[in-house]
Amino acid sequence: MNTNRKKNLDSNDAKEIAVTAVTQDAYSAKPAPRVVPTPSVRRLPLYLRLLRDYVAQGRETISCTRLAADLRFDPTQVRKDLALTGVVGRPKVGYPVAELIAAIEDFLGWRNPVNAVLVGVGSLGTALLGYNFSLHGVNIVGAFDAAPEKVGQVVHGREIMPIGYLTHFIQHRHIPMGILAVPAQAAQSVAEMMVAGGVRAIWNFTSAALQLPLDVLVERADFSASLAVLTRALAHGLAPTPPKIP
Amino acid sequence: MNTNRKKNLDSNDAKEIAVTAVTQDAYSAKPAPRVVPTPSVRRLPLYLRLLRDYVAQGRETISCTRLAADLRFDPTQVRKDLALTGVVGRPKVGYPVAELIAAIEDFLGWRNPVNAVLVGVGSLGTALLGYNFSLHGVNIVGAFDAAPEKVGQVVHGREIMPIGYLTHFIQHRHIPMGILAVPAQAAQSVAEMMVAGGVRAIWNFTSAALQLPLDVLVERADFSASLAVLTRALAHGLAPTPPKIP
DNA sequence: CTCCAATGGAGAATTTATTCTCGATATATG
DNA sequence: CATATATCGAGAATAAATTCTCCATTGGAG
Ligand SMILES: NC(=O)c1ccc[n+]([C@@H]2O[C@H](COP(=O)([O-])OP(=O)(O)OC[C@H]3O[C@@H](n4cnc5c(N)ncnc54)[C@H](O)[C@@H]3O)[C@@H](O)[C@H]2O)c1
Ligand SMILES: NC(=O)c1ccc[n+]([C@@H]2O[C@H](COP(=O)([O-])OP(=O)(O)OC[C@H]3O[C@@H](n4cnc5c(N)ncnc54)[C@H](O)[C@@H]3O)[C@@H](O)[C@H]2O)c1
Repeated sequence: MNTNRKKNLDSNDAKEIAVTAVTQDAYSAKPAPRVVPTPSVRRLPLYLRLLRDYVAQGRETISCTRLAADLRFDPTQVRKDLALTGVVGRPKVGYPVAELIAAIEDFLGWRNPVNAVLVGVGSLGTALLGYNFSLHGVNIVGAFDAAPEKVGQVVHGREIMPIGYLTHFIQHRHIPMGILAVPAQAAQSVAEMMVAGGVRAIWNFTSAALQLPLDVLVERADFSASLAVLTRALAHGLAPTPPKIP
Repeated sequence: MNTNRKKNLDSNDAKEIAVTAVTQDAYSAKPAPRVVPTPSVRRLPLYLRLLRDYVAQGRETISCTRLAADLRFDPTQVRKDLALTGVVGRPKVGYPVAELIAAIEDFLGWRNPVNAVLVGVGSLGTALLGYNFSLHGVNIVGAFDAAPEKVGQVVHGREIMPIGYLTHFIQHRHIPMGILAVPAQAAQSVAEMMVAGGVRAIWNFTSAALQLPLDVLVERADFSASLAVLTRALAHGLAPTPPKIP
């Protein structure tokens, strides 16, 4: 399909027009890039976090030099990442903080949180239910569990529903995201129920390797990956490398 | 300090000896590579998880083709990753499962769990305390909180200690790892206490960008990075790409 | 025993991500 | 007003990670 990747030298004239028609408002003077590096996407929330601090401190502009120093990143990398959002900075001044925040939130889709269901209200599920992800683009609108004694309980303001309702609930309310916090053995079958209901994306906190249709996006929120990095370094006495996102 | 990163061409003769002296047993016929790709390290727990399933199913060998299919990875990538552990596979047969498990655990340092302290016994901290990470190379041996009403409580078998004891506890017991589960505003100061006590690595569940000495390894267990990937895809209707670890 | 198909290993090629270099620009300062 | 400097932006260069290609080895089928 999309094979315009070699170089960006395919500059036909119609491009500009088509693109400006798509891009929304102010901060975007140039075409949003078609394909964006995933590591950059993963870094954007970090910038957002800092930018909100800066606003709280009354700053109106911020240089990528400063952002980079705070995150121990390379300044060029920060500039490249921020460029994804379409915001342009001013030499000697930096980027407008408020505009950047809006642009990143837009880019990530965090202005309009998507609805999600959570399945498995155990230790972890309870913590997730208690956390407000609406600043991070997600609203948990339903919680499910298989244990009869949990069904009907109200946890952090949400009544736990029986797992049997899951598929219908997702289908009926057009929920695009499922959050998996069940034991690993149950993960595959619950994931299939989510997919049957029509979920487009799954946030998987279990260690199970899910076998799902390829058009369902699965993100592992896997603790073991980061533990692997830490324990290996500790066990082998390795010198820490400057923090990367990858 | 350690600046041997350019290439692995610093081949003095002592290398071979030193290396074979370090590598322990059977499965390692060749020198363990000096520098390993971080993405590979992050993937190893996934293999480990599957391998344990295979053992439970009574399998004695496993091909990387099968592993790759189960994880939707490229078979070559699996081979490269497993090669890091030093285990050699046999054509037409695959890798010996038990040996692989041992080798990966060794490689990650998961045979002898490191001790860790957890600070912040709130929703998330409680969940973490309740989880047994000893199969993942970590033992939580102490929990701390600043809230007077929490101190003294016993959560999942551990008595919560006052934050004032933190540094001394780490120092006295030579704890190498700290787990941060406090509110973001408190993260920097708690991290500094951990470092003062002598922690070598921090597992950071907060969204704070920590400013610490470069020889302290910090791994973010950041939920927002994976959410960014999910919400952006959902908001912009992007086709899911085959799952990567990066 | 011979051949075949599945497999792992090694290294090359490719793709992706990061970092470097340089020129342009806006602000502050004298 | 002229100059110095911090900064951004774009593209080139480098580094890292992934994927491809080919070959050797093994166990099983005929
Ligand atoms: N707790 C942690 O800190 C932690 C850390 C890392 C990973 N995890 C992973 O998160 C997942 C949940 O962990 P947890 O500690 O919350 O476990 P838990 O046992 O406390 O909770 C699991 C919940 O899922 C429910 N459940 C079980 N089978 C179900 C099914 N088929 N359908 C619906 N609900 C079902 C149970 O009733 C229970 O409420 C596990 O896969 C675990 O490996 C948890
Ligand atoms: N709960 C979740 O699901 C979730 C999700 C994503 C991120 N997080 C992050 O994890 C961290 C903890 O979240 P939480 O939901 O458990 O919060 P929480 O408020 O439930 O718990 C925080 C705990 O830290 C303690 N604390 C506060 N200041 C302290 C200090 N200076 N020293 C020691 N202890 C202190 C509090 O007493 C409390 O027990 C936060 O940074 C949060 O952003 C949590």
